[in-house]
Amino acid sequence: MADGRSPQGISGENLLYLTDEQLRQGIEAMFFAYRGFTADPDRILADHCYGRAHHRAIHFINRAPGTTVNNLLRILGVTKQSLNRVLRTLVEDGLVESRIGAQDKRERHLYLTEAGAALESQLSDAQRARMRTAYREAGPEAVAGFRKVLEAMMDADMRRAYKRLKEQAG
Amino acid sequence: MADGRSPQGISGENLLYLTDEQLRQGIEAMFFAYRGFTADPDRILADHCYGRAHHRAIHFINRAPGTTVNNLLRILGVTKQSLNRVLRTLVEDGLVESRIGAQDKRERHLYLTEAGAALESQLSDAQRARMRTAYREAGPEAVAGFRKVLEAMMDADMRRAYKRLKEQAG
DNA sequence: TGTATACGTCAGCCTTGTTGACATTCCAAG
DNA sequence: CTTGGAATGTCAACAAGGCTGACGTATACA
Repeated sequence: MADGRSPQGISGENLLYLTDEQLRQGIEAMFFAYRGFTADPDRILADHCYGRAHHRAIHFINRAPGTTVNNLLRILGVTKQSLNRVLRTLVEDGLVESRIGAQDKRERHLYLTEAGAALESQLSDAQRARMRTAYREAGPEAVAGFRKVLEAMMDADMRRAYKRLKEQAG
Repeated sequence: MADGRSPQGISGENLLYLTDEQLRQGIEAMFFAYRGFTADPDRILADHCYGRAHHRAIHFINRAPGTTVNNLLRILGVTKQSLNRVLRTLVEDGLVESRIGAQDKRERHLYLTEAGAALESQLSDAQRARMRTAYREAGPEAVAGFRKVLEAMMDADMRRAYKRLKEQAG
C-alpha cells in the first residue's frame, strides 16, 4: 500500500479505479458533494431556527408516517435524548403530532401536521431540485452507478433500513 | 410536482430516474452512505480524543502540504476561529507544524509531522478500505457514475476546489 | 407480581460551529 | 514614510446537537 496502489491493483487485473489516488478522489468527492447536498435545506432551516437534526426527523416521519420513536431512533442512529430534544420542539411548534399507540400504549406514533408537511415539502423540493439537476447532468447510467456505490458504502444495518424504506414506498 | 413526478418526467422522454421517488431514494442513499463513510475514521479519532474536524484538517494538509490557513479555510468552509481551535490542538500535540511563510511572512504554511502523517495514514487506510470494498462491489462503470453524480452535486466553488486538488496530485 | 420495554426528562459534558472585537504583522500603494 | 488593508491569531460568549448517566412512569407480558 506504500506504493500508492491498492493490493488489487497489483494482482493481474487492470483495476486502475482502485488505486489509492482514485480512492482518495472518491473520498474528497463525497466530502464536497455532501456539503452541496445539505446546503439548500440548511439555508431554509436557518430561516425557521431549525437545524439539520430537525430536517432528518421531519424527513423520516414524512417517509414513514406513524413510525414509533424507537424506530426513528434506529434509523437516525442517535440517542433518545438527542432525538427527544428535537422532537419536543417540533411537537411544541405544531409540526409533528405524537399519538399514543392503539395496540401498545407505550409507543408514540409520529405524524407530520399540515404545517410540518408544508416545511417538509419546502425542504424536500429544494433538495430534490439539487438532486434532479445533478442526475440530469450526469445521466441515467451514472445515476445507477451512483446508487450502487452508495449502497455498497453503507453499514449492513443501514443498508437494511435503506432497503426497507425503498420497498415501503418504492 | 404534486403528482410525484418531476417536470422532466412528464415531457416526452422517459426519465424514470428523475421521479420524486427516485430522487428521494438518492437523498436517503446519500444520508445512509455518508454515515458509513465517516464511521471508521470516527472510531479511530475517538481513541485519540479527536473529532471529524481534526480529520478534515489532517486530510487536506496531507493532500496539499504547505497550504496556508486561508486556503484551508476556503476548502473546509468554516470560520477561522473554528479552524484555529482545531489547528492549535494539532500543533500542540505535535501532529501539525505551522511554518511562517518565506515570501509573505503573514502566512502560515501547514505541514504534517511524522506523528501527524502516521495518524493520517491510519485514518486514510480505514476510509480507503471502506471505499475500496464499495468500489469493488459496484464495479468500474458504477464508480465512474458515482463520481460524475457527486461532482454534479457540488456547489460551483467546491467543484473548483475539488478539481484543483485532482489536478495537483491526480 | 415482577421484569422488561417504550418513552420522557433532568443534568452535565464535549465537539464544533457561529459572531464580535481586537492585536499583530506585513505588503503595497500613495 | 505613512497608511490602508490583508492574513493571522486570540479572547469571549453562545448555540446546536451529539453524548452519558440516572431516574420516573406507563404499559406489556410471562
